[in-house]
Amino acid sequence: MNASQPTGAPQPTPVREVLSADPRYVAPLLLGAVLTHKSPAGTVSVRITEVEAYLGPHDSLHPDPGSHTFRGLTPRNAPMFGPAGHLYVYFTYGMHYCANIVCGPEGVASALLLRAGEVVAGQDLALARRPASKTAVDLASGPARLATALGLTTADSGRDALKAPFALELPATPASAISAGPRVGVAGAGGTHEYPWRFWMTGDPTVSRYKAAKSKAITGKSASTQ
DNA sequence: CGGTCGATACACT
DNA sequence: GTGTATCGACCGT
Repeated sequence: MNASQPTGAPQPTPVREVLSADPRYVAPLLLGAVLTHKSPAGTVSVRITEVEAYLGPHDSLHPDPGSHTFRGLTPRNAPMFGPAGHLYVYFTYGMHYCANIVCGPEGVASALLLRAGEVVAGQDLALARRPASKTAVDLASGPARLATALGLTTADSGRDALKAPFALELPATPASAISAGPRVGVAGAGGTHEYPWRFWMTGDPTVSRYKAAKSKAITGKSASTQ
């Protein structure tokens, strides 16, 4: 506990403490945060504009079959059971990496998938990592794009995003306009549950285009396509 | 701008 | 063996 506080002014809540809550609560606080990764190749920073919540098997009220932790602990998903603020990076579709920030107290296994962001530092290096990018906007506008732009792979899974070579800075003031909606790319109940999973900064150009999960698409139009 | 489809390797059953 | 928390190329409008 402490003693070294000068009294008076309220202290900001430490980042890890903020992240140690339910990801659906953390999500709006993480939008606008800047995640930095320093590597031998250089430094890239991304301002997060879109995230998606995944719960652990602890939440019997809100079972989450779309979560990698739905069936319990495995070697791959182990970081999600660890402390908040660590990275959970997985490999998918035979060629892509996606990165999450672990949320909740240790043992709870929830996380926020980093779905999109704006590269605010190291654009040259991000472009070198993502030569397919046509504009600055699509450097990190998608979960695999964001992970690639930051140079993240499964080698980084389990590492602490709050310590070097990483850094995570929360916005001083919460984002002014936030939208919420259904998940992207997750089939089954996990994609169609009645409460919001995906959060994004309203109108931000880097937010990934909405694409419904494969298989039984509901015909007709769903909510806001952004 | 929007829909379709192939790529590709790994975790888990 | 099966399915994947995706991307980008290609093609039609």
